[in-house]
This record gives sequence, structure tokens and C-alpha cells, in this order.
Amino acid sequence: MPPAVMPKEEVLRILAREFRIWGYDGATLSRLSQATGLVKASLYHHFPKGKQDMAQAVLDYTLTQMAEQVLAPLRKPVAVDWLVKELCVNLAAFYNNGQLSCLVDVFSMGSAKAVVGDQLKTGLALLQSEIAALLVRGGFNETTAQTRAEHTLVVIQGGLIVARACDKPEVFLNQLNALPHQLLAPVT
Amino acid sequence: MPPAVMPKEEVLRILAREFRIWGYDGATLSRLSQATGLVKASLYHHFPKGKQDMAQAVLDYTLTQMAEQVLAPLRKPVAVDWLVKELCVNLAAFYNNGQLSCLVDVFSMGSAKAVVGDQLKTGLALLQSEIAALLVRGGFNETTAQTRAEHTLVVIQGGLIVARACDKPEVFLNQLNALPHQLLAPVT
DNA sequence: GTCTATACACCGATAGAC
DNA sequence: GTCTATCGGTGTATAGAC
Repeated sequence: MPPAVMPKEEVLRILAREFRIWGYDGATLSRLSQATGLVKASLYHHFPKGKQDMAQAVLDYTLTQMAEQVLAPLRKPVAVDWLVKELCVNLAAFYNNGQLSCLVDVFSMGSAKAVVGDQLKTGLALLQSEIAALLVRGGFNETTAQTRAEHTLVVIQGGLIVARACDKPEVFLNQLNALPHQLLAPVT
Repeated sequence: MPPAVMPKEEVLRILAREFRIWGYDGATLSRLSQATGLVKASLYHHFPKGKQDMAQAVLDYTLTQMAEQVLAPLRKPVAVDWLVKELCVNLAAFYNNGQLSCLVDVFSMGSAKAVVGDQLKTGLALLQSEIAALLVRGGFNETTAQTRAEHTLVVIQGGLIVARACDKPEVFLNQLNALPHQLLAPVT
């Protein structure tokens, strides 16, 4: 009987989890091998350039997931107020209620930055512009929309960091709860 | 002539810089050795348990610096509004205008968490309680003060992450600029 | 307190069988 | 597509001279 073939998407999910826990430099091939159940040589079959390829593929996969699960819903023809709240719900789910580190954090540090830094910048910019577009739809001017979208990114990242450092995922959820009010408040 | 003795504080400053750039797992002894100008054996003289001791000492040193440069000024007998603004100025200086990663981020990931995680939690809790105390002095109730202090931590961490990921330190400064208004807004 | 020299485990990476 | 086996390099850590 030939060895079971692991679906690539499952491999990517596991790799993503490891990178989020250990960071790029801390995620050794041994750990990645053990976590996936594939020996190092098998990983190199899927990712010829090793960890660099893995990080790129993981980031690619995760950005796609984000686009599908968090960004796409924002384009629905529904009241903006409602969509902002849905955004927060989807963000909570995406980060497993504050229990997952974000790749924006993990991949902007140490050796990872040279490997996937540009890809990361693009992804972040897209996220910001999509949120800003939503706020423009909600009647805010471009400047306000951009500022508040940027603040949203900050709150997501900061919420996840503080939640992780304190072992209190609620911190992230609290921030998400407060977000709609901040995003939708009238300009003074 | 005996080799020049490097002051321990200078060593700690350099180690802190390396940990902030590379993270705990990415900061190898070779890098730390090169950055300090001390060979590995010399580092082990100062820090018998190696990287673990270095991380603890660096965190200790940095928390002290934070207490002196950011927290102590908050106790001055001056208007709270003024102190909140001074807090933001001092935070900007402490993080070199958004160009430095925070150890809260760096040391809550990967192997570092097992080494200095508890120390980190204590430091974060202190920072939050000092900011909350300031807001209580400003007339806010305990709950509001705690919530806003937590939000402050979130904005600091998030601002630094986004600034780092985008290579735009301004993001952090923008967040600090907006902070006094958020902290001092009347409760609705 | 700093150095040279060294030990040995683990890292990333590759060759080649099935 | 997965495996076993192996390589050179680097990682952490220590012994001992000055």
C-alpha cells in the first residue's frame, strides 16, 4: 500500500499553524516535519526552496483565505453598519477568537522580512483599502476612511499581541466589540 | 594591556537591539557575539545560562527603562491632560518614533514565551495599571480607566507592528497623536 | 573579564530507492 | 509522493589559558 497522500491545503494549514506559534526562525524543519507527518525530504518535494517556499505558500494561502472569508462579504449590497459588524465577527472567527497570532506580526520580524516582506506589505495594503472602501460607501470622506481603516489594522494587530502576551484572548474580542462604534462614529 | 571591559549596561542595550530585530529564536549567539564584540565564551561569563539569561536581563533592563522614562513622569503633580500628552511623547521617544519593535511582541512568541513569558505579563500589567491610575486621577471611573488603559496597550503594540510591516514608522506616531483625544474623551 | 579551542546536537538541504 | 540516509554548516555550550 502506498503511503497516504496528504492534500496540499492540509499541509499549508499545518505549516501556517506552526509558523504562527514559533515564528519563521523558530519553526525548524524538524518541527514542521513532525507537525505535518512528512519527513524533511517530502517537504522539499512540495517546497523546493525549503522554508522560504513554505512561508510564501503559507502567506499566499492565508491571504486568499482572508480575502474569501473577511473581505469578500464586505461587498454585499447590505447596509454598511451591518457589514462593519459582520467584519468584526468574521475577524474574530479568522483569528480563532484571539487565539491565533497574525502572520503580519510573525512574518515582519527576523529573517522572514527579507523573504516575504513585500508580499506582506501588499496584503496589508489591500486589507486597508478594502476597509476604507467600505467606509467610503458608508458616507465618510477618503481621508477619514483611510485613517480609520489604518486604525482597524492597528487594533487587530495590537489586540492579538496583547491577547497573546497576557494569555487573554478576550482582549482581542473586546477590541473587536468596540470597533464598530469607532469606525461608524460621525466625524466631529 | 588588558582587553577593554564593556559596561554591562552597554551590552544589555546591544542585546536588546538584536532581540528586537531578530526575535528570540532568530537572535543566534553568533549574531549576539558579533553585535557586542564579545566572543561567545565572554557572553557566557556574563550570562551563565546563555540566551535565556540574556533575554531575562534584557527584559529586566527594558522594563526598568520604561518605568523611569515613561511611567515615573506620570506621577508628577500636573494636570492629567498634560500628563497624557507627555505619556505619548515619551512613548514615541521610547520606541524611537516607531522604529523599534517592542519586547512584548518579540518575547511572547516562539521559545521565548516559556523563558520570559511570566516576567512579561507582570510588566504589561504594571504598565496598564499605571495608565489606568492616571485616568482615575483624571476623574474617570475604574472600569473606564482599565478599558482605556488596555486600549492604550493595544494601540502601542498594533501601531508598532503595522509600522514595522509597512516600513512606515509614521503609523505609530499617528496612533500616538490620536491617543490623548481617545483617552480623555468624556464617557458617553 | 576576555580570549582560543573544542564538543556535539541540530539545522537546512540533497541524493537516490521505492 | 514518500521514504531512508547522509552531508556540511551552524547552533548552543563548555574547558581552560591569560
